[in-house]
Amino acid sequence: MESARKAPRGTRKRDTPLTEEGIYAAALRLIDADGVKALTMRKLAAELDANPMSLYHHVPNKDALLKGVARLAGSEFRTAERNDLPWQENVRQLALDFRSLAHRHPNLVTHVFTRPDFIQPDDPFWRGLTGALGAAGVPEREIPRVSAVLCAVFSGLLVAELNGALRRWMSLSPMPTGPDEAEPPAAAEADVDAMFGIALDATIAGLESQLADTRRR
Amino acid sequence: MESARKAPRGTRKRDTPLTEEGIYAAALRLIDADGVKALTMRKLAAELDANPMSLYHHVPNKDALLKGVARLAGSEFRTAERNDLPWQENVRQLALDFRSLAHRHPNLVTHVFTRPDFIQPDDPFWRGLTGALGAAGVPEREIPRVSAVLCAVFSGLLVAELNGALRRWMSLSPMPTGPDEAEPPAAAEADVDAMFGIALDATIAGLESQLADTRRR
DNA sequence: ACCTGAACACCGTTCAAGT
DNA sequence: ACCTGAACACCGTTCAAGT
Repeated sequence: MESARKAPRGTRKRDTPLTEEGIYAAALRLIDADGVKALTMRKLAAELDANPMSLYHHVPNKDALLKGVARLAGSEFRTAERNDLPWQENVRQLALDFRSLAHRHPNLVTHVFTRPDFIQPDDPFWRGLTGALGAAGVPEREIPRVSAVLCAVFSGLLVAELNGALRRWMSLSPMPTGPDEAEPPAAAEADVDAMFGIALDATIAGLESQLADTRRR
Repeated sequence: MESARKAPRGTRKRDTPLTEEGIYAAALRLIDADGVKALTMRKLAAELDANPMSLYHHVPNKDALLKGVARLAGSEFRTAERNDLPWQENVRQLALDFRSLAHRHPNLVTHVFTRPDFIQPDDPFWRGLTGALGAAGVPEREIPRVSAVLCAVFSGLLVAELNGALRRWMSLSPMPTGPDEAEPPAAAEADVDAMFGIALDATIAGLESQLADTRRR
């Protein structure tokens, strides 16, 4: 009854020295598997065949550990800016690339979104977004504001998708149902994909209309 | 160096019996003051002049406690649906009323947004939102989808505001700055208010344009 | 029915001691 | 420089015992 879980390596000691990056990578694996709440310094050390206290020679504390893991996962973000496409396509592609990263690390991303420092000015996502808005003709001094709102909107959509709220809300009845009405069908994955696409379209449309208003004035 | 904090009542015992609602209310006070992470069963018991174990006779565990606190705070939500106003005004007012609740309990709301169950079908917010969309002419079967997207968008904006990300992003330079450029000024509270309003306008505008598209087809 | 003390199985982190 | 064992000050929760 008490074996077989991550058993293959038994209790041997490490043969390679601990490194900061190796610690972050192992922590990311554990978070992907079991969530941020289940990550403890002690379990992480066990995953690395190390003494729990050894970690503190490479990482000052657990909060810094989580920050490092977030940076590591963030470095996976890849996107291709294409000058031959309209800015709308570039914004759309950024959001979709962000979403695919979020799908690879849902537990981490949900946690990271609640932290104030999860997007940095040198992130490719931020650079891509501000670049696309510049191409769209948003006045230079308005770009940070508009980018900020878009970041907030995308992250809200992603969090709601990742934690299942979006799926649940989709399945709610429009009005409080009497007991005799049929349950609405549960939303399928394809529905969530479609809804994300629709929300993205609407966001870009809203942006276009704001832009048109500004130009007209 | 170690006194005076919540000292007035000393270590006397309770004179009124513990109740589930009283426990939630005390937990909400502690969360408002110090955040969700700092709330422990033991500190909560101390706040109530009770033995830590007594709490378990009214609340099954800490997760249920947080759920109860979320329900209590949610019950503070108030809004006035007005049939004499256009649906856009009703949606705007719902979002602003939601925001004012979030401002009263920022620590709790930030935490609750990451949970999948934070909006229930009988919440006045959900009923108001679906009602307004019905008045807007959104087809009955599309209402849950559209409401879900709006919930996700509003919550994203609120989380980004509450944890300070919105303010930070606003202050970022549009392009990576050289070392000689001046720091952009930090965003003030009025800026955040204004940006929330703009984002809300843009969201409603996006909704209107989606609606117009649907009608035209 | 409601409360309580002791205890269990955990946490993050400090620190002195080892190599 | 890097690692380690023991220890400290906490956690959430169980359980048997009290009233």
